[in-house]
Amino acid sequence: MRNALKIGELAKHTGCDVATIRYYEQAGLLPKPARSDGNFRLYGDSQVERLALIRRCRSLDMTLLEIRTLLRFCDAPERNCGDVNALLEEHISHVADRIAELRRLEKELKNLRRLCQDTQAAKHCGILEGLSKGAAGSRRRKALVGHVHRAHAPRRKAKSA
Amino acid sequence: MRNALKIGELAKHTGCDVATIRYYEQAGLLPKPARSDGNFRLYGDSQVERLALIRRCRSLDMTLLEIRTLLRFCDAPERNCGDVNALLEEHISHVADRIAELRRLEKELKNLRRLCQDTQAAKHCGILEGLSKGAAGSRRRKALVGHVHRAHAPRRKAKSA
DNA sequence: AGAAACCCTCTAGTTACTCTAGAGTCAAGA
DNA sequence: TCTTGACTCTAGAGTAACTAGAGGGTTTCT
Ligand SMILES: [Zn+2]
Ligand SMILES: [Zn+2]
Ligand SMILES: [Zn+2]
Ligand SMILES: [Zn+2]
Repeated sequence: MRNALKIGELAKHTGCDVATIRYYEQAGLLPKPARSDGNFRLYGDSQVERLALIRRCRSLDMTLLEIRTLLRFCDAPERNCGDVNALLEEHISHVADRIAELRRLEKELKNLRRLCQDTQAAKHCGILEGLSKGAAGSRRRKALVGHVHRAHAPRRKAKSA
Repeated sequence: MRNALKIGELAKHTGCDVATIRYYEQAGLLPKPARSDGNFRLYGDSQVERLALIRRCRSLDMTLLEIRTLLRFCDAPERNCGDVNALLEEHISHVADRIAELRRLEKELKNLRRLCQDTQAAKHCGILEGLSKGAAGSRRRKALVGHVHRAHAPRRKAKSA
């Protein structure tokens, strides 16, 4: 294998964390790579490309499941790509749905915000009051919606220096 | 305690799952309720209201941490509500940021979609091609963004009937 | 009395990672 | 040569906000 990279080098090339690369491997998105004498992972160009594609899909907020499906097409270049197109369309509607929902929320939140202009005793705060007497029932919807916040607060410890 | 509800009744009143109520209790959002002789949880009106407020905040996509902060103001009605207003504003910007990000994604995804009009062999699919040669670097941003999909696929088993 | 419907605690699983611990490997500097 | 430091390895736990299940006890209906 010409041009073999260690995991840290692959990480630098793709902007992907080392631990994430190992995670993708065990999640079956990246095949098990070759190993050096000292048991270090060694990656070739095709893996670099594959990881780049994965990261690009992630940056488009696709799930690993969606990405796995796409990768199966990369691995079977003769297959008809109809499902690729469909998957993309579905994902676009995931995003569109979420935007619509968030716009609704945003409006509701801004209305709520208007209920308290000055700071005052909490018991008179219009916001807390507005939250208590919740207006819209807002039925549980089974749509594919996620949340607004970062998924898993990666509170990174400050390194020495 | 007049008007004591069992957990299932509280669930029905608030539209909140029983397991979720227990989860909120152990997460410290709901105080430990009274218990019946048979060790069943018993809730009064104030808990009903409190849970309703929690659910309303959740429907606005606040985190439990944000909600916990709000609840501390409900519990200390004399405190000045300035932080409530601030928290709400911050959360509004969480939502607004996410909307902006998703709109960007939507545009990118629609551009991608245009790259394949017909179905064909995967190796010629413009979408897969477009994904391979990822254009924008899209640096890892530490903003408070979540994902588009449901957080934890609750694939519910079909109940009999 | 027996069964259905409810409730209890505890545990594990979900997503897509991130962080840690405890160890091994490798290149360069003293 | 020895040592230091940067890098790598595995395995396991932790994150958010629940959901689902096992293996029991309780209440209620018939
Ligand atoms: Zn999607
Ligand atoms: Zn206020
Ligand atoms: Zn927020
Ligand atoms: Zn195509």
